[in-house]
Amino acid sequence: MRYPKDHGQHTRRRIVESASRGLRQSGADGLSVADLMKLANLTHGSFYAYFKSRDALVVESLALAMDRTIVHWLSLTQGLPAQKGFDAIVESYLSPRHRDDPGRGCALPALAADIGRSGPEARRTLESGLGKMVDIIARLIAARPSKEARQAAARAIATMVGSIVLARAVDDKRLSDLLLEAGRLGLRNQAASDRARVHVLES
Amino acid sequence: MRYPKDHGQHTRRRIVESASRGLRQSGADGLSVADLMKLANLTHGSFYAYFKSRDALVVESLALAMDRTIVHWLSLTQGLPAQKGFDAIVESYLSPRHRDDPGRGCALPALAADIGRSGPEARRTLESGLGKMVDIIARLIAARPSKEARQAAARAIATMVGSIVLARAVDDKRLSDLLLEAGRLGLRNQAASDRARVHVLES
DNA sequence: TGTACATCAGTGAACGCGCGTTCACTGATGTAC
DNA sequence: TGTACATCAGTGAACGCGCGTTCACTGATGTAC
Repeated sequence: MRYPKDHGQHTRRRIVESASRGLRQSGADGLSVADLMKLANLTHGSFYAYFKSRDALVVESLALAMDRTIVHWLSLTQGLPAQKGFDAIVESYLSPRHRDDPGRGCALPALAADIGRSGPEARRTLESGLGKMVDIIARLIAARPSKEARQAAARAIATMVGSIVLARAVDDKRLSDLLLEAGRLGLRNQAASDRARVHVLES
Repeated sequence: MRYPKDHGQHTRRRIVESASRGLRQSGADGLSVADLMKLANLTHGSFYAYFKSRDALVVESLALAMDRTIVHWLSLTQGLPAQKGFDAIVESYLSPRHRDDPGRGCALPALAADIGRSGPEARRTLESGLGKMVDIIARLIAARPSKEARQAAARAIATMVGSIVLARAVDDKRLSDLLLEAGRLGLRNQAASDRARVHVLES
């Protein structure tokens, strides 16, 4: 055999990895098939040996990015008490670093608006990832699952996503930083009062 | 004169109006020049009699949409006490109606992610509109302008934008409705506590 | 050990198509006399 | 009142280009003997 038997899987993976970064940076329609293959140091010709269509790669890139964020969140909170875990996620999400590096960041601020206009596969992928993210945050807000905890979690995620989307769309550094700071501050206060409220509901 | 002297201005306006709706529905790159002119019952040929480039129309469409939202917010809050005015904006923004009709809705959930990757004109337009929106909400949170009030306002807008973006990207009606509900609930609580905090700071 | 052949990941030319943009033209309507 | 002409908003063919996708081919590497 000229190539190790998993060579194809490795190459495929490399393409998805680089495409996932590229698409988060440039948007779901922002790079051509040739651009995407060039990111993996390949030419466009062999693309269809790996993927059914450009759309299929977009969906896989989205799935990979969402998984990465979930893994990141789990590792950030590992071993921390719930409140500190929540704060760690918020601090990391609403950092200038995350705002300024969409390619390595969460797929939601980068791609959710595009996905809102695209096919059912991409929507299902986003939905399933978002569901897991809500679960992770909900567990940091309340010991037992409840609609209230899920709501508080959904709101926290919406605030983080909206803050990053807007902070990236604005040139004025003051306004951009204000958006990040506002989210961080608000979520700390919110989490405290949510935890209190949910605790009352649980007892 | 074969045409009233303001005929050109009217036609131009009609194009911007329909383009603004179309682009909010389909994204900043989602419609061709031919598509955009067809929305105004014209053919693509005369496009460049009205606009310097496709980009220029995108910027004007964005500006129109942001102005409309600002006017809408002002009319919603007119004559109401601050708290009720704030609630009125939140209820209208986080309604299923707004989620399900992007073309008539706020430009931020529809276009902010695209604008984050586009030219300085579009970014400046969004920035200026967003600044006004922050001012309007800040004034409903605190009688006197302050950084705290602006932060609370920025956070409320980020939460609303993020909730709509995510609610539109998801097929599961339960999760989508949860996102809207979560935002509404959270913003009511947040506004109350922000008002209290700011009030203390002011006195 | 050396040579002919098989494999197959990756290449790059080519396809039909829709894009943004340009431009010579049309045809409905008003003006000149 | 009637006819020739001027105006100009809007038309549609055409441009060069980049897109997603297809496919015949290449060439490095392993196998057969």
